Amino acid sequence: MNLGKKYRTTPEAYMLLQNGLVAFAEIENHGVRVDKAYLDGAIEQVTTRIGVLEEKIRSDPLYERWRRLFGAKTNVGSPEQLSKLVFGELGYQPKLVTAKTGRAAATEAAFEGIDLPFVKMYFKTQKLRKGLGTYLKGVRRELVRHADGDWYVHPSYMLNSVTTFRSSCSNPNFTNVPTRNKMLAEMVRRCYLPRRGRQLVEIDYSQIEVRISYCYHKDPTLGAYLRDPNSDMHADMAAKLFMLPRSRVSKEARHAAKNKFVFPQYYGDFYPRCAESVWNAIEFQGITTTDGSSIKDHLASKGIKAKGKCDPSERPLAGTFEQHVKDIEDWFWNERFHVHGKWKKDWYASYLETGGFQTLSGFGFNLPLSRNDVINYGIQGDSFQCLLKALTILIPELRRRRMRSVVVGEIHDCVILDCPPDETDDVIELACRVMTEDVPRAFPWVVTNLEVEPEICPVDACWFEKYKGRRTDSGWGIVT
DNA sequence: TGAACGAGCCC
DNA sequence: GTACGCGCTCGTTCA
Repeated sequence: MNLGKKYRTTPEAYMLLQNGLVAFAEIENHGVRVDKAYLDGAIEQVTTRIGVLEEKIRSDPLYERWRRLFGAKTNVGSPEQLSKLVFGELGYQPKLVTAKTGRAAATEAAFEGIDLPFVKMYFKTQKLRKGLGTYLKGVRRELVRHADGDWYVHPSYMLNSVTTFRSSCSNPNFTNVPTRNKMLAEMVRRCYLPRRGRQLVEIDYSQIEVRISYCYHKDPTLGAYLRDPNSDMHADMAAKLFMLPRSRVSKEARHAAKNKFVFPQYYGDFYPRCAESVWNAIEFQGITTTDGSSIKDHLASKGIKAKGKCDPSERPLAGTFEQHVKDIEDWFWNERFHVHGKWKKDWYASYLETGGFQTLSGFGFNLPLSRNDVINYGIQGDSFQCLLKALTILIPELRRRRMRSVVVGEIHDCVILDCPPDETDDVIELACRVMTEDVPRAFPWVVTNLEVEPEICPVDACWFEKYKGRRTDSGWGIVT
């Protein structure tokens, strides 16, 4: 043990925070334009829809049992009451428990496979409540009117509240605007507009955390995936996980392998939980191969018929899916990506020895952390430092060129700009150059290629109408 | 009235 | 042996 060692933060790392704050001040000052007429209408409309759904819930036969349980305190928006009704009163088996109190959880995942119209209506309503409360009303509360007569919000960006030295954002939080659920995404993103006659442009780093993890461990197999645009790590993993030839891996199967095995494994999860969640996906979402046959049936034909107990405190039973996922996990870390696997062990061992570490971008950590934190902090923080560095180059450069385009937001690995159409091509070229060339030049520790994906909204269109950008002979166009 | 908790949205 | 990383905001519950 050598716990006397202190890992320092370099002057360069510190200066980037300071310059980053100056960039943030400018982003905050610009603000994002909001469609106030739409917002007011949406609040009214969604409020009505929630009322209608609540009325439907009250007319369901099961509502009477709910009311008998809670009497005057009955609240059709209470997760705890729903949980007590379904798992207590109706006797369904709870699948998940809450962290602190150990009660039956009331998350949507906890009700997966429970086929009651009542429950479906509840979660539909909750989704609308989320959109109304956190997002629509959250935006309206922050509205201010500019001299141009239009309405704006000015999200606050901070660099002092995240342990990994990522940024955070509040009032309103611009970094968690719905995107995955189409209904919510449209409801909320329609609020956000470019300035009149302009268009919103969003430029993302692709796979930045995977690329930055490579800068730490330099695993040659991962390096090959990153350099080869035709390779597809997640589809390859799906093939392995579902014992399929690569040609029979469907989009859904790839998605399940990526989000329920590869990413969780990257962040430090292990096989019992991965097996459970992958199995739930193939069972309840009915995931199929490219020819439409059930993956569950396919696994059965290969001799894997049962999920297994997936209890972390017990050894998996031979022949179960859990044992299969354990085998895949061993292969993943000890063969396929063995250099990355060894790095994780060595990096954590060094932390145990010295009590800290310094990230590639130069931040010193000297504090008690869990194994997963030790492995993840540097990768998460350094990925964001790439974006922050890009902002500190891009924003002064836009001003130096006397351009009217402005940066109006940032979301960990992407930048959002508000551009007059006659500047859009130049801004995209500039931002791409800064992000993929200037940043690696400024950060010698970035030892793999960085890539970006521009997305473009039509002129005067809201943030929901965002399309992949494509470089053509006449400049950047929209792929619809 | 405020804190704790659970839930749900993002990367 | 491992036990999913980092945030913000909201509504409910309860002291």
